[in-house]
Amino acid sequence: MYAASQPAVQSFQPSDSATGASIPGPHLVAAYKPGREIYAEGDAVERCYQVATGAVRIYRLLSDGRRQVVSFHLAGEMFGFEAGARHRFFAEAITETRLAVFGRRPMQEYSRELLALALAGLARAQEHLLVIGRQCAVERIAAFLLDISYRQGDVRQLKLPMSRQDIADYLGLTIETVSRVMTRLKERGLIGLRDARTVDITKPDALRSLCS
Amino acid sequence: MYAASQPAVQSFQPSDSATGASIPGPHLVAAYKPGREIYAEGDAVERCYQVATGAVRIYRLLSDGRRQVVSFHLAGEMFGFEAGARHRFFAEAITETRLAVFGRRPMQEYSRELLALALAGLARAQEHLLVIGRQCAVERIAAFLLDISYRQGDVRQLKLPMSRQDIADYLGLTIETVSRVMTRLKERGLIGLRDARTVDITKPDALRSLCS
DNA sequence: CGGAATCTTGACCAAGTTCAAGCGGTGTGG
DNA sequence: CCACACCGCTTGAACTTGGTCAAGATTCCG
Repeated sequence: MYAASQPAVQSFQPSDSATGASIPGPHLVAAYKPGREIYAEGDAVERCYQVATGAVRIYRLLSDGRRQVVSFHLAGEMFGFEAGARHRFFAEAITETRLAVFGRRPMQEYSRELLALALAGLARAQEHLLVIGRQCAVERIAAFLLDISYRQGDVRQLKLPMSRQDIADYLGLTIETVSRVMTRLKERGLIGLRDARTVDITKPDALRSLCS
Repeated sequence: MYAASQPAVQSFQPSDSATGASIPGPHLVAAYKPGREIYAEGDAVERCYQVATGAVRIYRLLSDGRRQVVSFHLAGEMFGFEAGARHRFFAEAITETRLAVFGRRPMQEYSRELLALALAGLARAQEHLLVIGRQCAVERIAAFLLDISYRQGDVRQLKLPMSRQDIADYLGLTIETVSRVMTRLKERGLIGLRDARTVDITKPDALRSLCS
C-alpha cells in the first residue's frame, strides 16, 4: 500500500542514474552494536549514512516517555540528512549494524542526489501519515508487513529486525495491540509466524486488500 | 511544539539567504476559487507553487472515502515538489487563493534551494507524525493551533482558513472531536472563539504546556 | 425569509489501551 | 547441569478515549 514510492535500494552511487554523478571514493565504515546510538537529538548534523548491513530506527521521545519512531532504515537505505543544523531525532542501531558514513563536504556538493533522497523521504513520511492518521490497527500492521517485505526485495518470508515495541511506536499503537493483530492475522491464515520476528506472508493479496 | 522547525516564510527568492541564489524573473500567477483543484493524484509533476495569498490543502483519499490531509500551505509557503514523475496527492485551494507558479526548468536548476525546501517539508511531516502517532486529541489541537499561529507570524488572534473537517482530516480525528476539544479549550479559558474560524490564543503558555 | 452548509452538543458504542498475569527462550551462576 | 531470573512476547479482562449516530444551533447567502 505504501510500498509504491519506495526504491528497493537508495544510493549515492547510482550506477546508471539520470544524473550520472556519484560521490567519490573512500568513506568511513562504522560498526554499531544493537541499541547503540548513532546520533542524538541536538547533535550537529554533519554526516549522513547508508546502511550496509543491519537496521536503524529514527525516533523522538516525549517528556513523559512516549516514543514515536518516524522511520526504519534497512540495508541500502540512507538517512541522517535534516533541515537544520541540529538533529531533531535520535538514530539507533536496532541489530548489529554497519554504516557507510559520508562527511559534510559531499553533502554540500551533491544537492541533486540529496534532493532525490530528501523527496523520497518526504514521500515515505507522507504515506506513513496516511497510515497512522486514517487506518485502523489491522490496516497499519498489514501495510507495515508489506512495506518491509517490499524493502527486503519482495520476499515472502521476512525477518523483522525490530521488536514489537519498535513496531508499536512506529505505527502509533501499543505492543499488546501489535501482538494481538499479528496472532489474529496468523489465525486467519494471512501470515505465518515461525517465531515472533520471522513472518511468512502466505496470502500477500489478502494482506494487500486489507490496507484499502 | 512543532513550530520550531518552521520558517515563517519560505521562498525561492531569499533576499539575504546563505546561498545568494534566486530563481529569476517573471513567473505565472494563478488565481483559484475555494475548493478548486490545483493538481490531482496521478497528474505529472511539472511545476511547483508558492502561495501568494490564501491557503492550500494537500491530501489523499482512501477508496472508502477516508481522507488524510498531509499538509496545509499558507501565504509564503511552497509546495508541489514530489519524488516521482506523478503526484501522489491532491492539492486544492481552501479559500480564494493566488499562486506563483514555477515551471520545470527552474526546478531542475535550483536543486540546492529545492533541497532546503524538501528537507523542511520532511521535518514538518516527521513532526506531524509525532503528533498524530503519539498525542491525544487535546494535544493535537493545541499543537495545531500553535503551529498555525506561528506560521501566521506568531499572532495572538488567528483566522483559520480551513474547516473543522479539514482540521479533523489533518489531525486524524473526527469533526465532532475537533469541535468538542475546541469548546473545552474555550471553557478552560485557553482560547477564545470569536467565531468558529477566528481563534484568540489567550494563554499561549498553557496551550504550549498541553502538547508536552 | 428560507435553505444549505458548517458547526456544536448529547447519548451510546467500539477500537484500542491499560493493567495484570503467564509463556517461552536464553543466559548465568551456584 | 539445573535452577532461576530476565526479557520479549502473548493473552485476558476491565476501562477509556475518541468515534458514531442523531439532533439542534449558527452562519452564510441567495
